[in-house]
Amino acid sequence: MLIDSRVASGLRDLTPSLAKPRERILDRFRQTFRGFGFQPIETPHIERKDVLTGKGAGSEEVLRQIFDVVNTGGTLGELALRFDHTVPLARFVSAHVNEIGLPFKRFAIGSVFRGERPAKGRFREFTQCDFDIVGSESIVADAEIVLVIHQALSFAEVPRATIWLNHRGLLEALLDVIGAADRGPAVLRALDKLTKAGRDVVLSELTNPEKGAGLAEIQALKVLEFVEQGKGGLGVLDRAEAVLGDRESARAALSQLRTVRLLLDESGVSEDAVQFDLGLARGLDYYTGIVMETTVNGWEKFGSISSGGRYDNLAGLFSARRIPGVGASIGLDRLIALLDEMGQLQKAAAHTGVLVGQFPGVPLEFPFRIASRLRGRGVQAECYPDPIPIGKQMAYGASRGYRFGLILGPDELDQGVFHLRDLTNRQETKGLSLAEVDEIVVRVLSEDPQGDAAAKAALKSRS
RNA sequence: GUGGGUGUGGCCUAGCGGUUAAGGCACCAGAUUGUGGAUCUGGGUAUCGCGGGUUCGAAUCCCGUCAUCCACCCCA
Repeated sequence: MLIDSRVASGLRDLTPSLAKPRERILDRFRQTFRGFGFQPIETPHIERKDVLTGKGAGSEEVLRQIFDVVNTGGTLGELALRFDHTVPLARFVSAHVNEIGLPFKRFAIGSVFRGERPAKGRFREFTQCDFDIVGSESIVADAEIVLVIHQALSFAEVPRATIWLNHRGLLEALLDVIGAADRGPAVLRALDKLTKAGRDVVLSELTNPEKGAGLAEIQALKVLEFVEQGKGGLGVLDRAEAVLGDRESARAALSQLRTVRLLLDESGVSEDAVQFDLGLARGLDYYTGIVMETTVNGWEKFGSISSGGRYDNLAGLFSARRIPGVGASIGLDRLIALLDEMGQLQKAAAHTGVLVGQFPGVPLEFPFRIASRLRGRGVQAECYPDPIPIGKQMAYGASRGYRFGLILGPDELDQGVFHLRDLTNRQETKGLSLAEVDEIVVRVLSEDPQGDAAAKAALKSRS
């Protein structure tokens, strides 16, 4: 009986068509993080379960979705797969404050695991790219986190994303104004549906006393009115101020949001790339200041590809010392799924390197040596392993994204004269010495590292 | 975790109770041991998701299960 080769629900294999662009995006994220002075850290994929589910860290939802890890003979409930990077960060900071020093900026990229029902862009194992600034309460840190999201996505060529900002202080003040301070979570949950479900659903949920927030209709309408006019640029903050201006928490929140906008202006971030959304509710359970979420314009239904915010007391579970922080996470797999859906993933196809083909009868060390020589000059090079018909070897090279084909046969071996074929346009330069091959390959690949120009030209000449 | 839809080769689909499961794309081989995406020729690569049941007979009907999609829940 053969064993089923499929992976379990919500997990997947990535073939090169997804894994290659994924690597490329990941490289660009890393470069961005390093450019802002974030340092890499690693924590285990498996943590003690009490670390992950301790009070505060472990909402009901976390408990429902967490994966237990049990080795044979081990104790059930002792270990679990990490659910996000934030709780491990809290533990990490508590354990190592004295060696890392504060403020501490770190990034962490890796799989997290959630026992959710999978859907489009939702998996049970997925990669989160987290970056956090720990140990600073400065608004500069908040602004920098927003800027990093923006820069990382731009650098990775994600089209037309909008980062939405809100502040916990504003919603607190609003609830206070309408006299429903204790209904916070239910109100937030209802508001969150505004984009998806529409006004009527939200209104009924706000007023429903059993399943919803149980507000009076007049309260509910006020909440709706506040949120509905609250999406856009700085004008949103002015309108919020008119309603909530006399509350201290609102004043502080508005001032912080305005400062963030100012700092982003200084960094050349356009007005529409970062906007305010007074209805942004997600994550408010554990965030204490600014909160943020990112969607790609026109693909809002796909969900957020990045979210984050400020938390006052990150390490509170593990240490008496109060350590504030602000950070965000980019959901790499959802981003890839979204780009794939948008048809934006093909761009990543690179034409680089040399495929070394061989004829039967040449000693096997000949192509092996030539490929090594090219690699020694920093060029990706691969020998085709078998002396099959040379056309097949060239087809292999072309379909694998090689820029050049170099054929090694008896003539080359005897006379030291080579033909270099450009696989993107089928042009062949004949009669080259080995030194000339090196020179051309290195020059062309450095002039056009992704092979975009060559590939485009090849496409044009064919059509 | 709740409700519903769908599972046929690598991908998309036809077949919807009756001989050896059909087609397109892709793939492989040959025409073509010195040159690839074109052309021609040949090839089916399938436990019809899996298990059980009904039936003389099941890809087709029923049940279970797994996977997947949609809505809810929640989130990246």
